[in-house]
Amino acid sequence: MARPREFDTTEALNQAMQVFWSKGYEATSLSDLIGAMELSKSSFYDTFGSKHEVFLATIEHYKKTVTAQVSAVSTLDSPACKLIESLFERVVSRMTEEGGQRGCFLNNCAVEVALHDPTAAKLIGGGFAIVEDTFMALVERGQREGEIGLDKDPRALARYLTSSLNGLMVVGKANPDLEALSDVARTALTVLD
Amino acid sequence: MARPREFDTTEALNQAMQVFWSKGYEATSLSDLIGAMELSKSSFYDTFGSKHEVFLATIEHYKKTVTAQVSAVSTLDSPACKLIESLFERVVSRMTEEGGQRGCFLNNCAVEVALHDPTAAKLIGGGFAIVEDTFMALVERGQREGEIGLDKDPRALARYLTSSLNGLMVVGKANPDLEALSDVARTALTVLD
DNA sequence: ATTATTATGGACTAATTGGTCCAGAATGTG
DNA sequence: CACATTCTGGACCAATTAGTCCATAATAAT
Repeated sequence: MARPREFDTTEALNQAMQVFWSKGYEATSLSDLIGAMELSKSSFYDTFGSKHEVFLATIEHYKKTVTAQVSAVSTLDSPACKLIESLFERVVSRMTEEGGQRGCFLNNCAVEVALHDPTAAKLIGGGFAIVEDTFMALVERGQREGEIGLDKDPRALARYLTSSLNGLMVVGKANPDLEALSDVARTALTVLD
Repeated sequence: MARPREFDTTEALNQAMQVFWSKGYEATSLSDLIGAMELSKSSFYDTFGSKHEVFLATIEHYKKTVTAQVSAVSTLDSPACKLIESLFERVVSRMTEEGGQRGCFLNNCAVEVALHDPTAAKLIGGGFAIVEDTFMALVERGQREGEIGLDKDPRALARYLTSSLNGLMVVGKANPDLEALSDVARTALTVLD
């Protein structure tokens, strides 16, 4: 079995994700995709089936890469509260730095396609769940560390933090203002006190 | 000057808004629009110029109608805190009721087009500002009524509440679960105490 | 009834859409 | 070299895209 220049499927998927992430699903054309993925139309269809299938695959890819990084934060050994803060800070600075306004891919997808694409909606929901679980783990650790009151419901807090992070990105898109976003993040985190 | 069956421009705009709201900008075709607006292609271009111009007009239309209703809440004479709560409750029930998942038009637009359409981005930002100002007025009233601590910064709180409302809608799209969204809303509002 | 105005249907573009197909080039294995 | 496998460029497709144009129909004021 001869295998000519086997291209890197993961890397191709990554490139596809970048395009979907920047332009959105509908606004991304096949030419955009094969251009970014650096493969021919034929190979594209042979390997990935269709635009929609690649799209779903990129959502999974995002979860395995970007979302996984968020998840990894919970294993660091700083105080849990600091870690939660750092996640918010990171989003604020991303949204306000030049070229950072594309926000979170899951967020974008949720808004653009979730309503009409149940399959994608499930994958996206799964992604949010990873973030939520990460926050929950951090909150529980914060409680063990004595920095978060035991009266608080970790699940509710985690849901809240996930939602807050997403809100931050939406308003940041229309108005990527450091002061405004910092206000939001700071206020959001007072819930932990 | 003879004026044959003058059609209702505002109503046409309203119909166009419904389509953009449900399908998003890119996924909406000209046929979709003229179908919903009940006018001919020729009249469409004569009256509105282009798809993009109608789009911008629908954003303004949304602000004048839907967002204006939010704004109007601040003039009701219930306690300010109750009014803020009711705004959150309304969003939660909208997102969880059948067919309510299309969320907020401004939110959708911010996520889909803000990055590549500066003109739209400005209009959207203006819409968020209306919501923010409404929240600020309510917070200040809440402070006068003694229900919100005077140590809190009304602008920051208003920014936060606006962002929270948007977060609620994003996560609601992927997972319109009443319990989860209630957790978020309830937790978000604890900031006011 | 004449006239000025406004709306309409439908023909028409030129470009692009996602997708199929295949002959041939490239590549590695024996 | 010969063979099997894999990839590719480009032709092709039908449908759709946003947008233009015009002759005609509808309307209302004079």
